[in-house]
Amino acid sequence: MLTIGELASYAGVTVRAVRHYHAKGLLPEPERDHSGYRRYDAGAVIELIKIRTLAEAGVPLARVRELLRADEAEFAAAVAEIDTRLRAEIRERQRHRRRIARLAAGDNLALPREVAGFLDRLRALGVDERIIRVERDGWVALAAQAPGRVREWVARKQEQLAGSGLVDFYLTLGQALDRTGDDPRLVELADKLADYLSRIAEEQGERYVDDADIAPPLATLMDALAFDTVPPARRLIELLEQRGWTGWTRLTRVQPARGRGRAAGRADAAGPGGARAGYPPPGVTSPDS
Amino acid sequence: MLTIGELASYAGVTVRAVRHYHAKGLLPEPERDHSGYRRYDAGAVIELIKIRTLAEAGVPLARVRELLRADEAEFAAAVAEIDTRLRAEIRERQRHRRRIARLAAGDNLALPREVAGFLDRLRALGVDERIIRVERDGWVALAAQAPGRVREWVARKQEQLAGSGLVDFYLTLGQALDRTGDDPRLVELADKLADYLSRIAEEQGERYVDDADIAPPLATLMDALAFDTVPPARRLIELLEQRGWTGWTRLTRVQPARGRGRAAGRADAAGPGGARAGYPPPGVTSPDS
DNA sequence: GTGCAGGGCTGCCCCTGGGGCAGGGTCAAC
DNA sequence: GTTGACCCTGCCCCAGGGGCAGCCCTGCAC
Repeated sequence: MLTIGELASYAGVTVRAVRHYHAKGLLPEPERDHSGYRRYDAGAVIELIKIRTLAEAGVPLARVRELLRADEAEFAAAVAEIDTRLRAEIRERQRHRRRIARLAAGDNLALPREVAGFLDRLRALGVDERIIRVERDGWVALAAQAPGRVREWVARKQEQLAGSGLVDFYLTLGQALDRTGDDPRLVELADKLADYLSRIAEEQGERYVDDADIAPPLATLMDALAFDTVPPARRLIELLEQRGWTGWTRLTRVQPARGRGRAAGRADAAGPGGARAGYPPPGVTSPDS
Repeated sequence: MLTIGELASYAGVTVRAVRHYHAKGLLPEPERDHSGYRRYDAGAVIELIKIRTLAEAGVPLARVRELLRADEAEFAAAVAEIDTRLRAEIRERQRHRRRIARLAAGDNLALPREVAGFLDRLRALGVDERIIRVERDGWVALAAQAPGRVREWVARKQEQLAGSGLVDFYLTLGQALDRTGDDPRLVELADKLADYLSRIAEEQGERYVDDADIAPPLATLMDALAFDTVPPARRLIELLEQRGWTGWTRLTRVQPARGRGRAAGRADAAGPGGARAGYPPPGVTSPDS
């Protein structure tokens, strides 16, 4: 008769594992001797080796129990299923490898390469670093919602950057950020921004300014991101709202509000401003879906 | 301000996961509102997306915490390490796939193919099914201890089967199993077995009969396996011992014991008999190692 | 007969990455 | 005021054991 330690060493497993298999019902509990020790017959070694063999082939213990008692056909079916699972696990890890390779290659932890390129270009053009941070965070959120469309949106943004005076917009905006609430030059800058928006809206159509069909909740989030990073933007928003533009992530024409004409909506959702002349374009999947 | 559900859906993770990340210290716990709800600012979305990005790339959560605060070099080193781990996991699963493929191909749950072939050959030669069961269990135990040598041992056994009258030995043994303790024909069979052993020992040398340097504890185990499966073998052992052979798995010459000349040793370790004329040959790794 | 080492016993907590549920509080809309 | 959707905490669960505590038991040496 064997002790648990002898059994384990014959079968090439740990004592702990043997007890575990007892607990899982894979290996029947043997008789105990007068002092409570488990005593095994030689056949237990064979059983245990079978269990080890299956376990080492990647069979989950729960299935080992079935397989030990399965007939030919059941066994074949189970093995096929386990192989399918193993293949899936391999594919998953291969996907993981590709992803971390991309992270290592410079994807700034959630930022696709194209976006990084776009941000680099803004930086090269002299756009204020705070604005770039806001842009980056916005793109991160956007990419998380609709990763498949980022490339297309970035391309469009790059195009705008090349053609439509968007650079001036960003530069003007950057200057505005350093004006305090009472600086008369802030008003001047707000005029300039409003002029720019109106001109673009006229040239390209209103949709060009607000063509990003970003789901409203996402736009709200991105507004909040911007305000948290660049608090002075709030004042700018008020000034722009008096000049006929509301929203920040998404810019929309409104009736110029003279006094305190805050639009309805929750929290910081509304209020004019304008870093992104409509974050890229279309079809963001709603975060509710 | 966002609720935990909004945060989770913006970042594309479950609420449960967000709480888990709090518990793990990956994401700082935010302020609570008057009723105890967590309230997040927009920046938390960005943080959470970073966490998700790393987690989806197969980075263990414990390392995500470090990586979020790592500089370029640390990040690269960590990524390299993670990639190494992923590759190892892939290789492990590929090994698993090969193993279960072999199981499905007929390896009788721990029996290498060569052994199965050997057993089939015994069966074809008309060897008693009980002996085949004993053989099989012995090989299972043996293969578990020294899988790399099984092929070589089987080849040797096959060779003996072809040349040295081993077949007769097995057949004689099979007949012996059905004789009860008092059957005179059992004595006759014992004589025949002893003659065979002596002849082989003379022709091939003593080592050929007991050339399996199976570690003694393993031999003991295999003896026990045999006696459990085929109890009548015990009587045969006694008769053989009177004729100068002791052991079962490993056969050794002894002084013929006339009366009750039991050899010393624990339990069922000793006692003559002889299914395997020395289980194959050499170098079994001790189960104690 | 006594001491010591090396087992064996049970039971509990730990790891990953959360899932699921219970039992209760809260919020917003109808 | 009620309903349904959220939110809270806390607990148990999955695989495959590892590790430790606290205790008992055995075998061997002296």
